[in-house]
Amino acid sequence: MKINDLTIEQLEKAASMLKAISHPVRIAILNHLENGKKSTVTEIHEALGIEQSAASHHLGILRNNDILVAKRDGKNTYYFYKHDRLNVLIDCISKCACEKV
Amino acid sequence: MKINDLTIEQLEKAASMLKAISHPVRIAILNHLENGKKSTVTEIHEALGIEQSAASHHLGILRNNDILVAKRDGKNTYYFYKHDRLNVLIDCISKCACEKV
DNA sequence: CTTAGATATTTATATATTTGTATAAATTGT
DNA sequence: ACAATTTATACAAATATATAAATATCTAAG
Repeated sequence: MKINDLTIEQLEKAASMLKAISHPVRIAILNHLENGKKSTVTEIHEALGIEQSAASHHLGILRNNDILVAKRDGKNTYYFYKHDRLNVLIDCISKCACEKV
Repeated sequence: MKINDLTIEQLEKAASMLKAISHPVRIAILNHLENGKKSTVTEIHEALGIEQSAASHHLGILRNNDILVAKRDGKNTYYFYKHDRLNVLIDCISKCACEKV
């Protein structure tokens, strides 16, 4: 597979996935979920100290853009990474940010 | 270094860097510049078929967010990656996008 | 100093995102 | 069926972003 010559659709898909990630709260969520960890909306809302509706909203954005998957289990909905590859991306941007702040 | 527990400043830095990348044109620019390649504004404007002012504008966003470096050489200004690590990120999101389109 | 090529900035309009509050929907246990 | 818990959605105000066109700045050469 050639990765250097993307179609317009692929560029737009890449951009929308990245844009979904490009928010401090959502990066914090993704760090929280690294290495296959699964968490509920409430756990994230409490762990990050954000409103419940905000947690749900941000998780919805990540789910709608193929970053996370939601799986219902009784009253709870567990969210987790859709693809392991994204761990690399989150590690990468986290390291970049740590270098530069 | 711990990468899993970022400060708010680091989260915001990571988000602003990612947001800078999160645009189809800018991902195309970054793909064009992969592996240490250097290009001028005009080269990018012609290679991508976008307006000169748009090329300059997008390159400015990438430069202001520590993704690219600009180095003037006579009349030309060469742009290139600030950090090799970003190659990994661009490869990663490109592969993700190719998988899913 | 003037010109031409290369790059950057400004401006305005349209569109999108974020945030909090309130409320609705789904599920379990009584 | 009802109450309690969990999750999702709707709304509105503030803020941010995208886009294109026009213009300005910078640099080398003459």
